[in-house]
Amino acid sequence: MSELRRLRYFLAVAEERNFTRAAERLHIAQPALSRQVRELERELGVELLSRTTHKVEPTEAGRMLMERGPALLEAADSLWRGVRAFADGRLGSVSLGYGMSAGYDTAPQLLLAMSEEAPGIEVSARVMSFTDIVNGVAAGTLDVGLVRCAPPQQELALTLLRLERQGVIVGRDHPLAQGSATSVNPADLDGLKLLLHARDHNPGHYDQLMDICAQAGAKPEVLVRGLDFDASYTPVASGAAVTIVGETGRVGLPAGLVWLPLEPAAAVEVHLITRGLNRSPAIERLLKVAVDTAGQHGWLRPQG
Amino acid sequence: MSELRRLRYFLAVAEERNFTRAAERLHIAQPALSRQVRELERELGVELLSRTTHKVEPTEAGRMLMERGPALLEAADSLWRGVRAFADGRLGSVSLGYGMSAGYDTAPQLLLAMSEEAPGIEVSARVMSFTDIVNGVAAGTLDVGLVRCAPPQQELALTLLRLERQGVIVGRDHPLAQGSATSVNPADLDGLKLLLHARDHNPGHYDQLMDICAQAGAKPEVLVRGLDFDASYTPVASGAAVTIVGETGRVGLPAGLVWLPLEPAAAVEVHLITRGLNRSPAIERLLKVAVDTAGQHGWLRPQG
DNA sequence: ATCCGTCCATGCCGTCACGGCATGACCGCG
DNA sequence: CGCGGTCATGCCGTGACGGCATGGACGGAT
Repeated sequence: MSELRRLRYFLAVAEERNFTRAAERLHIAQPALSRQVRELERELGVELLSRTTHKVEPTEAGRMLMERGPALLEAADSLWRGVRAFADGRLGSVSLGYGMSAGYDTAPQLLLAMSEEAPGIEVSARVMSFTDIVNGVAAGTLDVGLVRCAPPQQELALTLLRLERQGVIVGRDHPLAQGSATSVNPADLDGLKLLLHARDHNPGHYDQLMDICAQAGAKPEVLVRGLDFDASYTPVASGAAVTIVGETGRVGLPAGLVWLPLEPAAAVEVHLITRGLNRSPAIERLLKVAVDTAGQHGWLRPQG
Repeated sequence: MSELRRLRYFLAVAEERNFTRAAERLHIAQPALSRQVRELERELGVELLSRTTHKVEPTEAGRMLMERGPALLEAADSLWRGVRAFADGRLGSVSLGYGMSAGYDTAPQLLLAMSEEAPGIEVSARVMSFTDIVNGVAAGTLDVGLVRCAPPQQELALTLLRLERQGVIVGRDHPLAQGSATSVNPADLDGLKLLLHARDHNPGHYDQLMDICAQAGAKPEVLVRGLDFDASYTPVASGAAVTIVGETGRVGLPAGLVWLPLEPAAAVEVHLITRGLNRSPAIERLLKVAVDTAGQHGWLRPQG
């Protein structure tokens, strides 16, 4: 039954052409080896080695085994190695969902880091809505989600990935951008038209932004913007409204718009969310790479 | 250590997606199967199956094993089958040596039968001198020899293959062929010039032919002929001598020569000689095919 | 909500394959 | 002819493996 071990034993003897030396190589006693080879011969019904007391020669069948045997052992080893590669997360696949607004910087950086640190892991990344991400991770159809203001759900495990400093996007001619203004006080948002995603989309995020204003005593007039980010710049560009985004939104801003950090600083937490149990090694590996990446980029320093 | 069995077990469970059914299929109890799969997982350090009480699903590593595992099992099986093919003599190689005079009929028939009955056995046949054949078989450098009048040597095993009726080749105008003669009495050879191979070449053969003459009271004058058969016909064709050959020598006789059987009949034994021990299955197989062939052709009937 | 059936895991035990040690048998060499 | 080297065999202890009985968890039906 334990055929591969016996095959290994036989190959050792056949190569050494000597039971005693082969036994030493295999770290077993010579009688044990002698019996195992005999047993293999009995099972196969063939004489594999023609032995005289002072010479051991493979028979024809033995020579065939010598030719094809090593390939079989190698195939077996390769299979075990492959499986083990899943175990330490060198191999695998992970599905990642992230919101559009996270796609500007965090998600690409994470994917880049993964391709460098864990090239064996296939990360299938898709832009999804916040609710689909949360539900997907909870249901197990999605491995990892990248979201702002993750909901405190029991079965979800959160990995803080980034503290994203928030700022205001205004037209270059907007009063808030007048002079040499390098920041915006949330109190100054009072009474302004503020573009935000619908609260249903991500209640935590909505509430946090409103809270920032409320803490400063500001009561902006909220306008709901669509999920498509860029298209919402129009009212901002015209000066009719302002919006609050993380600093990752400042890159690639259309001409005529400026991003001014809130002062005092306010940050939004970006998390990786996973299910708490049954995480595959590949998922664990992604989390590890993500934390490393966050450290390298200073994503966790509040001033970001 | 007994990895292949465990792989088989795992594959059964993974395919059935159910331990109980897989256990039945494998003819072992469910707890044993459960533990073996767990043990496999422990050895590999990976969870292969994600089990809930009512569902069994392969993990990513498990799926890899499901894809590549069967090929490994098949490779192993194929190897065992191949080796077993040597065991029953379906596969192998045999070296065969035969004398020139046996090449006219017996050896080709045997090779033909082998190619039909045991196509997996490669028979490398060579024309060799009698002594080389006998020495080669005894020394183990040759597997099988096909010879007339095999010497009774201890370590050689003889397989009677053919009783070859002997006859006389004479020129058409020779006195022995006068009238409507259809046979030759050995007594009539008295005083004639008789072409034979040198006694050293095959003493048994020489002695037997001389014995046939002596039994009949004839004392021919022996001329030594070379090993090359055809070239020796010249003195026969000229009527200066006669020679004794088996009936296989009658086919392809040059015009002007006739073969007349000895009467009373005399036969020479043609044997396959092999070493008595350490015969490979392929050799055994050849012996079996040879005996069958002899039976089919009636080679063992004295008048044959 | 509770009960029941299904299914996987665990505990316990008997058997046998495997390996070690001591020893025997055989052969070549000096 | 004895000696050393080599493979085979006898005997025994250990551990892997399989069976049986049982526990525990989940889903479905009533």
